[in-house]
Amino acid sequence: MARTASLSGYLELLPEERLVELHMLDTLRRVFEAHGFSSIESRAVEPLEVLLGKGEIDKEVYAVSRIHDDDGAAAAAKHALHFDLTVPFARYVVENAGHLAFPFRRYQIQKVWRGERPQAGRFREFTQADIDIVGDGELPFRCDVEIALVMARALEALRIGEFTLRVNSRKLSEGFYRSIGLEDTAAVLRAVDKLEKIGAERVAAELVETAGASETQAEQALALARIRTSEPDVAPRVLDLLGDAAPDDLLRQGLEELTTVMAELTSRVPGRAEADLSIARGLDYYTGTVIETVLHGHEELGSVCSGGRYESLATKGRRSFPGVGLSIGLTRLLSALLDSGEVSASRKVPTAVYVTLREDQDWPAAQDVADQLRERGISAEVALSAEKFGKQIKYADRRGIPYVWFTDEQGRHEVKDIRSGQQTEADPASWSPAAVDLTPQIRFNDR
RNA sequence: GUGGGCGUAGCUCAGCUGGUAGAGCAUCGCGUUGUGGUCGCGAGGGUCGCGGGUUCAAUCCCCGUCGCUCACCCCA
Repeated sequence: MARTASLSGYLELLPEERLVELHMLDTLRRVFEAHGFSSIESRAVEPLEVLLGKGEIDKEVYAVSRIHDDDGAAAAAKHALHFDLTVPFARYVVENAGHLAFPFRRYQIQKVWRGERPQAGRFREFTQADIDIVGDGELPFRCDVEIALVMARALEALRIGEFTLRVNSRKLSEGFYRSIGLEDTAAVLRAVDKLEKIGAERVAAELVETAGASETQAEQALALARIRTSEPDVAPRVLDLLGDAAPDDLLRQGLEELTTVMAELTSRVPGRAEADLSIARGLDYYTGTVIETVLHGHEELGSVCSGGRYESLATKGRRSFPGVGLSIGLTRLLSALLDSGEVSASRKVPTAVYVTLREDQDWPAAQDVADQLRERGISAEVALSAEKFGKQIKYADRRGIPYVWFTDEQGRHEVKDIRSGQQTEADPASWSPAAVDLTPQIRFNDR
């Protein structure tokens, strides 16, 4: 069970839960680096104006200040904890542009903070795992494809169960709305974004009221949002909805891009992606591909991995840095998987061998045995006092330590497999545990 | 920020119309006196979230407050 500590929204894990998290972090690192992404870490704190510049999340930002400034008065906050990794990354790129080679691909796995009301799957402090590719001036569309592909691979490697990348293109949606004569595309997107939550009728009403749509236009916009298919070529279905209207350039480009992304994903990670033309994304800096990810059986979580293309991640003078990226909500994922029991660790401690003590004075000799094991990569722990063997075995058993080591008066060694009870002679210089017992294993269980 | 629900042992919870607390699990001990798990017996552990009010008497009723939780909002 993932437990909520005394402070709501700040998840703290037990050792056996942390092992699962570490395994996920290791897995992500391996996959990201296999695809050529470099790791960076940015400071936890940004100037307030850097964070508030992006609007949107203003009230969720935690400000940081000393309790008193030098005059002893309460200090006004100039800094704040970052609420995502994209904004700090943009600042980092601008600041270090001279040292980076573009296109720059980086991954970044860090805690972020948001001051919202916590709920199941929503935290005030949580870990995000981001990958982005950022270009100097321009960035090939091909990067959109690659980012989606790497994340699909990463999610597969995490073995979290079935998931679907829901892919759309802002260009497609906006181009479509314009083609049918709806100019306030932002208002349309906001309304359509609520489709799953409030239903078609109320979205249609909102389109008419706030986006200036006629009933026909509202119907067309809704029909577009209802397109959801694993068939890569969505163009015929979209164009069919236009009626007499002609597709504008933006729509044509969006169709081509979405089709390309879908075709590549379908061939390289079959069954992991579908085109979902209702995906809009709340943040307004997305300009092309947008992606959300639903974890099957955990639909209540919402998206566990989201992001997309933004044509202007950052600017420096006349230079602009377009980017494309995706972000995994690692804490959200982890907490759901731990709660459901789908993932667990085979033991609470790294220790593979517990070296018992027959007499208290045997402690140095026991450490020698442990060191011989450790030198060969076997985690070993020595008893702290020569309690009854029953107690020492029990200690190991409670922690899930698979082997217990005994040395008798003559210096003969035996090792006991605590699960079978089998005890055999062993040499500390050469004995090894079964491979699965060497380190805690991560278990993937049925729900 | 707005609204609902809930705060009793380490955990999960019971405690009737008010009479100052109990169970299961966990922990520890003993049986089994230096080779665990089962079983049996026993023990420890509580400001009943906090403050105030009503009452002879409050875990229980009332008010406030803090915390947790769910929903809205927003998002990973």
